[in-house]
Amino acid sequence: MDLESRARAEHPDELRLWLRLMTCAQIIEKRVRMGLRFEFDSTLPRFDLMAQLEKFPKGLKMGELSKRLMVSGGNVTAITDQLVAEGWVQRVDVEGDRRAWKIQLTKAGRAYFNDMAKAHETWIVDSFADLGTKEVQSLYKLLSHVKQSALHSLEDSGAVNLTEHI
Amino acid sequence: MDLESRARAEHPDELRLWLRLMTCAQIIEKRVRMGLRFEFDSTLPRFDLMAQLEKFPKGLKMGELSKRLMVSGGNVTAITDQLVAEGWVQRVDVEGDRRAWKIQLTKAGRAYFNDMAKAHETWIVDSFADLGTKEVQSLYKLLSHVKQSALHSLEDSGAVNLTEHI
DNA sequence: TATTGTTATACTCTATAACTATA
DNA sequence: TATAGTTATAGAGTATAACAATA
Repeated sequence: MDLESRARAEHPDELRLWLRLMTCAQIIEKRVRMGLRFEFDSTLPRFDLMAQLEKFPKGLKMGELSKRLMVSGGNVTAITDQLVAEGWVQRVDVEGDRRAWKIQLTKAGRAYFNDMAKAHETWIVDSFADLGTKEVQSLYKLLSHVKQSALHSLEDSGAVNLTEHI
Repeated sequence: MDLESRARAEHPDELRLWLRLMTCAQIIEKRVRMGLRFEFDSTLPRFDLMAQLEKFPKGLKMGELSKRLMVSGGNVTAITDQLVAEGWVQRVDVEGDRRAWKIQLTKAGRAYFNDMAKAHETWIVDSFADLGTKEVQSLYKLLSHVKQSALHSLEDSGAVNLTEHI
């Protein structure tokens, strides 16, 4: 067995872990997408954008949204346009920089998001229903470690601009 | 505080856990998608389909692929068509049922997939580089529990057909 | 010149429904 | 009639590159 093959054989655990992590994420995401679609006529990217705005009542600039959501600027424009057209978010002038603006939830948008967030929480709690409190806490800690590790790796690979604000 | 609000307040841990889990999955997925795209001119759904075929050298039927990948039949047809056109997989007659066929990796497809899988493993190992062996193993066990729990929840919500073979 | 955001474009993935061929 | 798979269609999300306006 050459060096490379040996190096591979030494690391099957991480691969199994990744497949399991991804499967878990996919299953729960499937549940969330279904719920958003059929109960709220919405989608996950739209929910994620509104969730960011809910965390920042003063609003976020397009560029900030782009970094937080890890997607391109053109993409943020497209999703924001939809949400503006439906009355859930609004563009507000930024004092001192006429190129930019803040995106905020409207009053209706806050109410709409709160309804979704409540349902969303139910789906999530259901998804983890078989786990005990300690398991949930252990997982959270371990995944915090994973997040740091994975972010370093992603930055090293050249995706610097997407990771500044996570 | 009413009952509903109290019920929500009692379950913030699962929500935090889900957000962290999803973020980890997204970060690593970002890394993998970048690699597949720039180093192999491919995509994650294509990789996933080929990974299934690699696990079953005798081949899988379209319907089996659909269930395993948790996507629609039309979708599997589209991706399979691409991979057939590029010579990585082939459709083989199924004895005794002229409606169906098995999808298999071609010889070239196996070689191509092995190259991708090797690189893929490197990206994954890098993503988990900061974790110790015990952390990796603990995570794997905990996520196995999550998988079962989330699958039950997804089935209860009415997505039965997608979960038979996972 | 650099930055913020939009527009135009194209591509991938995805689901649904109607359809063909076979069981 | 039911099943396996395809086709046609539509729509969401995504990135890139060119662009306008402003800093």
